[in-house]
Amino acid sequence: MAEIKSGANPLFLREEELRQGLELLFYAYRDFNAEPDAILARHKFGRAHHRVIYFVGRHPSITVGQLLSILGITKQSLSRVLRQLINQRLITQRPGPTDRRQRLLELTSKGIEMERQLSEKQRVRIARAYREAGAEAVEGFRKVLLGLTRQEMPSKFQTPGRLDR
Amino acid sequence: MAEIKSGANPLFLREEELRQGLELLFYAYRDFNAEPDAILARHKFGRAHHRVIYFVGRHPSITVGQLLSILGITKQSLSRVLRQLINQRLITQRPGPTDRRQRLLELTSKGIEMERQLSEKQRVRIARAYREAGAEAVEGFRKVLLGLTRQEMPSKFQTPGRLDR
DNA sequence: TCATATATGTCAACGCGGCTGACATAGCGT
DNA sequence: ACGCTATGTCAGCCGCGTTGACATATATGA
Repeated sequence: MAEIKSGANPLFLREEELRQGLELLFYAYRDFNAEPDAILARHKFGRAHHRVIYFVGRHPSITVGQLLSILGITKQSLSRVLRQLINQRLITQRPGPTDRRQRLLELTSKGIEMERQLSEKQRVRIARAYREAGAEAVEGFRKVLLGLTRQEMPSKFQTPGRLDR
Repeated sequence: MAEIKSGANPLFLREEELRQGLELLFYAYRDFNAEPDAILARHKFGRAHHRVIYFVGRHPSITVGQLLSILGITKQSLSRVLRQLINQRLITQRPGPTDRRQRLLELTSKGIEMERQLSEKQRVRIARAYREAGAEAVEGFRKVLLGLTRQEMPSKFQTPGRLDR
């Protein structure tokens, strides 16, 4: 019982340190999405729309299948939001040039504008955090996040599930 | 158009760098919750239960009101999962000693066991990422995440919304 | 060429976990 | 005694995941 207080117990410190990381991630993720959510709500959209807009903007001419595997959701879930985005003229489809079964997705100019609005909030936020933390911290941030991400289960058995919240 | 390729355009680099951070956060958060989700599913629970278990474990004798403000959801949403957790004997309530309107929440031993199972996966994951990245990187990770989190809107106007996904 | 496999879409039903609004009860504090 | 606060509960809505079944167009290999 001598090691209960003070920094004398490395195991305790470690545990505490890890929990802190856990929570930091939780809060950061939460706060990080608050601003876009407000914009989306005005357009009657949700985070699912945001993600689709984001990744189509990021990977123009992406196919539906590729988008599905990035998002890790079912085609039924995707098609619901995709249909809305297409109806609202934020995204267009065209058949793939070599494989005409594919639907290549693009943002329209309206879609690009929306993408910009949405991610601007987040980019500003990240930019500020980066600036304040310094280049070295940014490198560490990336390293750790990468370590959290990589080396998944055999990808056949991925747990998709809700991405927001 | 001379600056399209190469690292010659600092604005372009910056933009790219920021988007990378965005995505890293997205993927890390997603992967980070995959393992607990599987355990939760076996008990017919979801991420909402996980969060409640986590924070009650983290702050024993927390009141319902405090828990609500940490989670940033409505009492109706909380009560749904809280009731289940109490019925399943993972959490107990007792009246506050000074203010008997309060319900102080505690994990039962069964709840503690569940908490351990759930967060162990995540702690192992973080621990690995920390170890591989090194102490300095960890410091940077924390700094940046903190910067992402802090300095919110006047907290009266917080946007809660789904915390999972 | 014909059969099968792939890319995509759609219908239906279900579940989780947010939300709002309304109302109830117990206990605190003036 | 009164009003405010902490908590609970009922009812209904919505976003966005899920599974399962089935349809269509196109690609591809035997």
